[in-house]
Amino acid sequence: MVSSDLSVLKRSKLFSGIGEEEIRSMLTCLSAEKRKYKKGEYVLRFGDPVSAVGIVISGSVDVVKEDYWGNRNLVAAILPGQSFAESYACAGNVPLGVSVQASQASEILLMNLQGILTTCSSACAFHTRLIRNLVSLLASKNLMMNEKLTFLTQRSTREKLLAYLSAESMRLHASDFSIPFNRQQLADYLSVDRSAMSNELSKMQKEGILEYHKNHFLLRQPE
Amino acid sequence: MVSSDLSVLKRSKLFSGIGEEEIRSMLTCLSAEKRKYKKGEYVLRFGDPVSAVGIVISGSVDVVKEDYWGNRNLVAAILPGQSFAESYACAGNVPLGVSVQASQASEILLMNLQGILTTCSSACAFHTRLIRNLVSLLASKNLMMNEKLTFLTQRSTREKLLAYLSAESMRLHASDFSIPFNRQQLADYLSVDRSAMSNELSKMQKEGILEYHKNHFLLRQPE
DNA sequence: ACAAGTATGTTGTAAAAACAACAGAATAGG
DNA sequence: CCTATTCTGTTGTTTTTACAACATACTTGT
Repeated sequence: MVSSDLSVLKRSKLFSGIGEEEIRSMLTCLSAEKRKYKKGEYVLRFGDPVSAVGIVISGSVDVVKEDYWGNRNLVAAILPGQSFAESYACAGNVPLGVSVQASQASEILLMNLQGILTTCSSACAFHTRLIRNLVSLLASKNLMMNEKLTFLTQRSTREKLLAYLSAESMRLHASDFSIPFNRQQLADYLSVDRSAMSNELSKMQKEGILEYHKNHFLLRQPE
Repeated sequence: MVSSDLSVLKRSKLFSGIGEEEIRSMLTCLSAEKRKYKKGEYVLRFGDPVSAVGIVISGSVDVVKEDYWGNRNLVAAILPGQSFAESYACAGNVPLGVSVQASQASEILLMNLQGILTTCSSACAFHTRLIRNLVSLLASKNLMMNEKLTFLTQRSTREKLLAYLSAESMRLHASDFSIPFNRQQLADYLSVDRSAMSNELSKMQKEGILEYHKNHFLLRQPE
């Protein structure tokens, strides 16, 4: 484990707030193993029992979902410092529902979380910090997905848009606000067609429900 | 804290595998507080900073989402032994995006998780079990939501159905399998119209993509 | 300032979904 | 066994969306 590897880990969410020396000593408790993968090689395969979380040290991996008929679908691209399979590693005994494949030559650190979750070893003072980071990571993902679900369960494009804009407005405590998406990104996020969405935005503006200019929006109060 | 309260806790996911006596002693570390709420009373309000997780001891509470225009939407109904606001409590410093309201006279146990996440106190040998339960709970929710998202991001009813059925088939390692939903429940889960969904199922059966009888399905291999 | 590229809005058409209404099948309760 | 109720499938109509194609506005690099 070279020093540049540690600096990648230090910047990851999982090891956030932990010094390089502490990380180095914790890697033993985590049974950390660094492995190299060639482009296209599988890091984890669908159906595998997963007990380890992975962190990309260099290169990148794709999380891929394959359906019954063999159609492949890219779920996520994981870059250096980011982790994958945490939910499976933490849920315990849930076979992997996706595959993880190196999209280029990559170095991956696989770490066994059971070690830190099952023993309360005081050998590593930073165990608790790692646990907090892990819990925080899982909880944040949870909240993000939960929010997205509330948008996607809306039936129409209009309802999806209003649910999203309403949530942003309330989160920012303002009736006018900017969003971090352009039209195509917003359409992708809400899983609707871009032009249909643009069209719906126009209609709502004409109806006086909202106003917008580029990525700045204003929600109007009903009379 | 009476004995029947402890038996509710013992059956909860959070305290699973922990004996009543241990739970009793852990409640102190968790700064647990039992509170009573009348029907309609708020347990937590939108925007509150949340540091405690709640468990329903008796009665029930509704998790409610209110939008910019004041439309109320029931997100979940929480029954005795079930917890709420875990994700907010664990994510740290994320203001509550929902409100929690007693749907009848209820007793709620509010517990501060920071106590067990920040200190590695060996005073309670079952701390680690509680942490594992918490992590497992968050991770499982994560996987469930993630799966649901993969269905809901499909554009058409047909694609949603196929994504769902394909996932069930692969999970069960079988091309024919039963699903735990009736038609209305499946439609609700996939967020589509029931009759349109029934119609789509008929069409796919006619096209030879699949066969079904009640809640038993068979996915056909392409030639 | 210009050109090339990108982003956004608009329109018409075809496809799909929602909705409503109903018929037949399955189920539960007496 | 019969009846009431729920569940499922079917059909026609209306509304909404996806899609394609294009016009306009905005960005970016030179």
